[in-house]
Amino acid sequence: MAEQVPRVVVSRLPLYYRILCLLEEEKKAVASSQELGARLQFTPAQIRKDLSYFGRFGKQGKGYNVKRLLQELRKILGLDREWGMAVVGVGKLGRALLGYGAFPVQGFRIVAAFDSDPAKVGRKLGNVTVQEITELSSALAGKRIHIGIVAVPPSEAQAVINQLISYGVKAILNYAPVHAQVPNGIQLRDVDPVMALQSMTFYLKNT
Amino acid sequence: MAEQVPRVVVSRLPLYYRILCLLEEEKKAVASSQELGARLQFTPAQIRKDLSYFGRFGKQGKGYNVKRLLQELRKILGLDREWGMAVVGVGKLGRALLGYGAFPVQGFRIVAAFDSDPAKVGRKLGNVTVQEITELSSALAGKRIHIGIVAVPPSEAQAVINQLISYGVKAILNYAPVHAQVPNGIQLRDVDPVMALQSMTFYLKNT
DNA sequence: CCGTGTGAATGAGTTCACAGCC
DNA sequence: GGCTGTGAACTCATTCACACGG
Repeated sequence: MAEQVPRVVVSRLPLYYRILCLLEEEKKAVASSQELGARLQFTPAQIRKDLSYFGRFGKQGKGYNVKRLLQELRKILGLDREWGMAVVGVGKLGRALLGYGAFPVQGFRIVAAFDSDPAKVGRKLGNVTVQEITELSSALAGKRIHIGIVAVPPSEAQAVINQLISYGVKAILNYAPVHAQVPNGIQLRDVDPVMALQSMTFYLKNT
Repeated sequence: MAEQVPRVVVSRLPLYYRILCLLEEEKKAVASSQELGARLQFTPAQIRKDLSYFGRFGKQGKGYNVKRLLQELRKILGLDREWGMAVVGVGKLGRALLGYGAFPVQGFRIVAAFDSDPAKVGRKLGNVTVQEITELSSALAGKRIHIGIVAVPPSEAQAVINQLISYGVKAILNYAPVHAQVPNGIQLRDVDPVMALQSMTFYLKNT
């Protein structure tokens, strides 16, 4: 990983991965940057340049071998393994996430769930039993948990994130509507449908 | 709307709106670009420039009046009114969205729900009764629905989006893991936690 | 001839730095 | 003195355009 890959490029890779999966299902063996771009509404040049950060996967005159490129992308994105996740907060949202099928299918497995509410502790949801949030430390020590999903009320989010990080979690998927601070090197992504809506109404308001 | 506002700028406005709401709750009357930037980890210059696309809201030597700026942002983002939304697909995800409290609190009201499964049609969920998806046309004609939320399986997403648009919906919040195509002028935002995870594992993979 | 990979050119977005006002 | 608003400088990202290989 000598050269620094721009963040925007990384953010597009999962998109490439997704259409390639689709193309594989369609039994397409080869795809050009042209075809990929048409599906994603990107320019072919952008796709070629993005991929060129990681190697030379194409064949001149033909395009990219779908299976090959998929495999490369899996390696690049770290999708050739399972990732253990812990959910903190098993309110309505947390429970929905525990039942969300797309996670396990893509290799993201929720292996622990926590809540501060004693009434919820001990309940079995899906494959996991809800634990008291104070057990975070011991629970994380045992299992290999790489990613924390935060589904607690806004007021608690930063504290929960701090705890997760202090126990070794390196990535946070944050559903709380809070702009959290994380130390350098820790990955953080916000999932916030309200913000998405608010950035659309800007364009809708004269309608 | 003479000058063209960059998309990135618009995407940051909801973030500004959010901390300003917080500051208002904290009874802070005035905030400088410095303070706002510190909370969001943006440079003060960026915040000033972003806001300058819309007017001159600050006072030199003091900063921005929190209440005033909030009001301006509400006007800019179109949050000074209610927005009617329709959910298509009332599986687990769709039902979670129907019960999601943050939408109504922020003025986003789900006023209709649709599904293609006859077993689900007629059920009352929250304030709305699930309708057959073929009734989309008549239902949208009656109520004022501005935004469509798509929570159907990937294979149906594009068709549903096309229908919504053909009946006058101008904005789509898409939960299906599909890169959909929409005509010019239609707003589309994807909510896809799996993609967020996949862009984090890139940075985690040597861990 | 078609399509990749890539330096060079262009375009977009961010930060600087300072004049002007409170 | 402190902080905004903003052109100018700079940095980062996208697109162009072409040499090269299949």
